[in-house]
Amino acid sequence: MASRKPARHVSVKDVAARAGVSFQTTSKVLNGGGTVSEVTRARIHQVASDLGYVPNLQARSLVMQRTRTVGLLAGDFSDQNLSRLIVGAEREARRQGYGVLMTSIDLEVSGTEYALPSLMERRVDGILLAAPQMEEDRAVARALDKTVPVVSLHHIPGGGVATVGSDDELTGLLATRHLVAKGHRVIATVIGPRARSVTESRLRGYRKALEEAGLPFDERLVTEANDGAPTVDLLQRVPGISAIFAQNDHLAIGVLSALRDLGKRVPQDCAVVGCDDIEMAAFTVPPLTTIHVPFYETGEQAMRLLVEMITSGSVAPRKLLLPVHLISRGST
Amino acid sequence: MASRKPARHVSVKDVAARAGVSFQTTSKVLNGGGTVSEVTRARIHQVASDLGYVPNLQARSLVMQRTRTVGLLAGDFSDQNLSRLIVGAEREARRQGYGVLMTSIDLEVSGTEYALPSLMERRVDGILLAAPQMEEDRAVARALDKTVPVVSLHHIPGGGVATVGSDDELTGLLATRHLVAKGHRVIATVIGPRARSVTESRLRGYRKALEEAGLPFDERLVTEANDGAPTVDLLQRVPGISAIFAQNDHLAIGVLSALRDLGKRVPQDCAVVGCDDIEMAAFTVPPLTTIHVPFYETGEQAMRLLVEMITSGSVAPRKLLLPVHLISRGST
DNA sequence: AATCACTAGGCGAACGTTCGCTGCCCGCGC
DNA sequence: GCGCGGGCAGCGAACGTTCGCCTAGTGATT
Repeated sequence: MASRKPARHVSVKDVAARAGVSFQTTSKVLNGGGTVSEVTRARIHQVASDLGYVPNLQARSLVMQRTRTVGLLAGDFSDQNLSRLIVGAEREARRQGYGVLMTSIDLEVSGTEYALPSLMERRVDGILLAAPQMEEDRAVARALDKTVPVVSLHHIPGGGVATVGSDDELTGLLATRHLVAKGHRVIATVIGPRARSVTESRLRGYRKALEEAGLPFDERLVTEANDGAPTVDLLQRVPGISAIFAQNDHLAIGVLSALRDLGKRVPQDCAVVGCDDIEMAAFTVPPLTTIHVPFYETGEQAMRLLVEMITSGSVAPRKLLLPVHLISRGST
Repeated sequence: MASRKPARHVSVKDVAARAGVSFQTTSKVLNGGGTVSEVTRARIHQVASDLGYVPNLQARSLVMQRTRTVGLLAGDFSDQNLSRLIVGAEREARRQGYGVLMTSIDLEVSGTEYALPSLMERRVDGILLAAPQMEEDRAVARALDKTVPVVSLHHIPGGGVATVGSDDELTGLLATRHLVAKGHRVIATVIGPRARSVTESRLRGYRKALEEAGLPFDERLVTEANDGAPTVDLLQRVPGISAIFAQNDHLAIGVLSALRDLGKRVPQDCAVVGCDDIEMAAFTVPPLTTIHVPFYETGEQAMRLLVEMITSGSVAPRKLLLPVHLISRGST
């Protein structure tokens, strides 16, 4: 039924006309600047609120040459870890008065070749990259022409981009040290895709912890997996394994279920530690010991850095690593 | 080190100057319209791509009076169900060439009084509301002055807003019917907050299914819960319960763990069915029978409706309900 | 009484577009 | 040889701002 064009927005000119001043004066008042008498100032404010004036940021951006808007280029928004990063980043942006334009790069509909221009067209002041799957994609690195500051939450080939993340090597180190401290001598690890830099870093931490403890590193104890399936192989291939370090909580859950299938008790027969501290980790049976990764804070820091780069005009690629810590639960 | 102001963007005027034509002609060419000779057309395109011209959508929006951008006003982006809705919506927006400006309303930093103006200032063409916690907040309904089309993914008091969702009554109906079909006669239900309309609807479906089967509705079989804790009470209070319908999968997981604590086997001693089909549902022990809710599709549909409202200029509040279906797994 | 220093507010330009008109030149038909 | 129409391109205005500069008053100082 009701089908009317929405009413046009009220502009400073409308306010000015009603208040009996020039629109430039109105602008001054509404931005707090200029020398305007108290009474006109009050009158203008009154009229503005009566008319429901909402400034047009587009027009403002045009003359100011900045939009106070950042682009968020992300992989899958529904990924648990990613979405926590994003929530943190968005919150910080909001605190700083920035808007966030979101685009995901899902290959099904459109890749970077669409996403990036769509942000540039809207003249974002900076870009936050949260696309783990793009780590190895040199095209992304190239596509980011350096017209705006960029901060990435994941490793970017070439290294010309500022990065904020958590200390993955420390993650591997803490997890493994914890198992060592519990007296385990044969500690296997289930890793994610080798190509991901997070995998390499956590693995480095794992080796370092073994070294510290004077334990030998055995390549056979390392299994790449997408789910928990290869765990069974692992346990049958190498005897004496009494603990497993899963490089993320999803893998850890797979490991737990594999162990249950094999009739092994956790932690008595085999201890398990995960990484990331996903929501569910506290609710597995037994509850999962894991390394807490500060996703919210990472997102916040990244956005803070981005805004800082924007306002300072600096494009120096900085790296920032946030610390992680262990959360001990029933699985170890 | 490197601290330089990023180079200014190239404009149609720059392209025009280089191509030796007026900027208006350039504009014509780049938008495909007008009568321009093949050779100048080609030259302009050439120059534009040489210079790396990227149109300025802000300036365009100013004259066109629409931004091709929609606002997404959401609760918690990291909520699993919500984030799936959002992914679907964003994808559809992208398909249609719309940008998405995201704001969450977390009370800690800023509520609606901030979020909404921030979208309006940026002159979004429409707003997608995905804030379940705002269901009862009449302030939201009021705040949405009808200057732009709005579609909500949740119930909005007052009913003046177009809504897209899934069929919650059907959800309750299918879940309960399934349990009835399995031969259960005493079926309890664990519900979420009474104030939420989804709760009411699913409960209505539950009652309807009981009625169909000629089973009595017993208020004692209904428990409100935030986690699984009250399940224990429930089972002890009412004897003979052989099945539990949990109104969402998180509750269902709580129920499973409560049953395990009581030493009851699922599904032999007590069957459980959930709702929503969260990712984890397939990985519980036993895997959870649940009602699959099409979150992605709902998000897509909502965005499609929103864009349609924008382009047609219509603000008629429509309601759209998407069907759900049961996924049978080990817990029943 | 003429100058001064302010204060209050106006004016023009610019930001990067789109759009509707106008004007030029050329070729064609009579 | 003249008028006319069509193809091609330019021009001015408008969108809603901000910003720097200018001007008209006012009261006080020489």
